[in-house]
Amino acid sequence: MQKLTRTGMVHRLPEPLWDRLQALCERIDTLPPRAVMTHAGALLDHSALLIDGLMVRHVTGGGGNRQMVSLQVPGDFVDLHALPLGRLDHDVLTLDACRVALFPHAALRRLMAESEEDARAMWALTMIDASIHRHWTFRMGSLRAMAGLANFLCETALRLDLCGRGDGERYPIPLTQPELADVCGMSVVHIGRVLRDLREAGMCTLREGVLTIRDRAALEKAGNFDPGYLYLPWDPEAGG
Amino acid sequence: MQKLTRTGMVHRLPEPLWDRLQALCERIDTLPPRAVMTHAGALLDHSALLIDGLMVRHVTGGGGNRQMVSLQVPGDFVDLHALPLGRLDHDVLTLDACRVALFPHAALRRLMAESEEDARAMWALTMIDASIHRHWTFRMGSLRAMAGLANFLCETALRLDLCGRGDGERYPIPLTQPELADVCGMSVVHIGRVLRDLREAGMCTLREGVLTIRDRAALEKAGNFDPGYLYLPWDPEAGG
DNA sequence: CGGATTGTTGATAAAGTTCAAACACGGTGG
DNA sequence: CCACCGTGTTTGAACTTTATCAACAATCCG
Repeated sequence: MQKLTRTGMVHRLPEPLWDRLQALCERIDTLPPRAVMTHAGALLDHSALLIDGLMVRHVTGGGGNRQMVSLQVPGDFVDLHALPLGRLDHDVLTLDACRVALFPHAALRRLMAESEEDARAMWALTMIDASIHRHWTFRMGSLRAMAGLANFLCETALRLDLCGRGDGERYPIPLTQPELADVCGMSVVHIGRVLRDLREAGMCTLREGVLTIRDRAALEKAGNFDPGYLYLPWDPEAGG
Repeated sequence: MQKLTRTGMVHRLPEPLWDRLQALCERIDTLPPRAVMTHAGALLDHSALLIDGLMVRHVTGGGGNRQMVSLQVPGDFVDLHALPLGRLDHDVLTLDACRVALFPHAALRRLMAESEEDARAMWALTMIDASIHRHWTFRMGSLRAMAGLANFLCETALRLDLCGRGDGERYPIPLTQPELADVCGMSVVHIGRVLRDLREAGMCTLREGVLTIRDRAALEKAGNFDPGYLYLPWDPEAGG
């Protein structure tokens, strides 16, 4: 089994755990863009660590409307919650081409049984995910269109920084405007207008799947961005 | 130590685990209404199981605006995520008078070390919490004022049913309109209007902390309510 | 080429916010 | 006892934000 890179969220796992975890990787899958990895309700016996590419999770309402509930960057376990839950309440799909490392639940359970500390470290990953969920609720409920979109872009840029996918200015975020509308709970047309406002205010541009941040301080201010909820364990400046 | 009742969410824990858990309860605290149990950022070495009363969790934005991210009913572990995380990203406070059972993290860690299955069952509780977070994101982003409020009321009524706090028609939900506004991400004025609309449509009334459901089917339809995300393990009709 | 998806703009409608005022209620201090 | 204050509820009116409808250009893909 080839060596995986310990970047992004999994960088928070203790190194010994990471070494043990790597040995449990059953295989690495490659998925095309806009592919469904998991359907809501499916029973899972593996969990996936995202290695390359971006993924999203979304729930579908009765009226067929789609709401993104999460965006995943490399280093995220995208469906680790299926280990305690068994099945998922949402879909998981790729945005661009992705590579995922698959871990059998049986092996992960054995790992948890061996070390309570490791079990807790895995648990913690899913709890940071939950903290991000809470923040999304905050963003939807308390921020207006421009602030909400700015906030989402700040979060995503920071998370891309943490997994080495950004250079401080340009970030690959392959979301179309319709998809961005599903992230922010806004209409497509309004997403377009707010993006124009952000562009004309000199804060950032989002074109062809690339976010270019022109004035990060202004963007973070417009988005009321405070990354406390990410439970950052290391200084972002120091790299990860 | 007095015996605790296994109701609501903790009813999902296997009985042997529940017995072991009870023995770990260090003490039971009583909290007055509108009391802060935990401040965001505080380091915790205990987690609390809500026995009686209702609690909410909320985050506070830079502008001082408050967003509720969760409502807790009896049987919920309100801050179990502090066990893997150590500190919380939000406040926890009571709505009415509450009783909480406190469990030292050290004891819970020992319990997890003894049984991987039990560890996973505790983890699962926090993952259902996360699923509810996702649903709140959906509610905020994809439902309009009336649908969103109806949806929240359906969820809360169902969860109160599951912990034996509702009779199918009347439910204690001691939220004021300003608080409900923080739950739904709406202005107080608009909450008042939507409540009037729900009342005049004959669906439900909310007065003096009591929700009275007059037409459940209509309310669930108006709120697009589908409880799949609650991962209900037992038939609600069969009690719990 | 033709069709589908995406991005953009304008006009109009709807939803929700803000401001303001009135009323009820419980507590508090004179 | 009453006056007063803060909080919660309700309503009206003006205003802002966002959605919806419609049209069109650009791009990608078969």
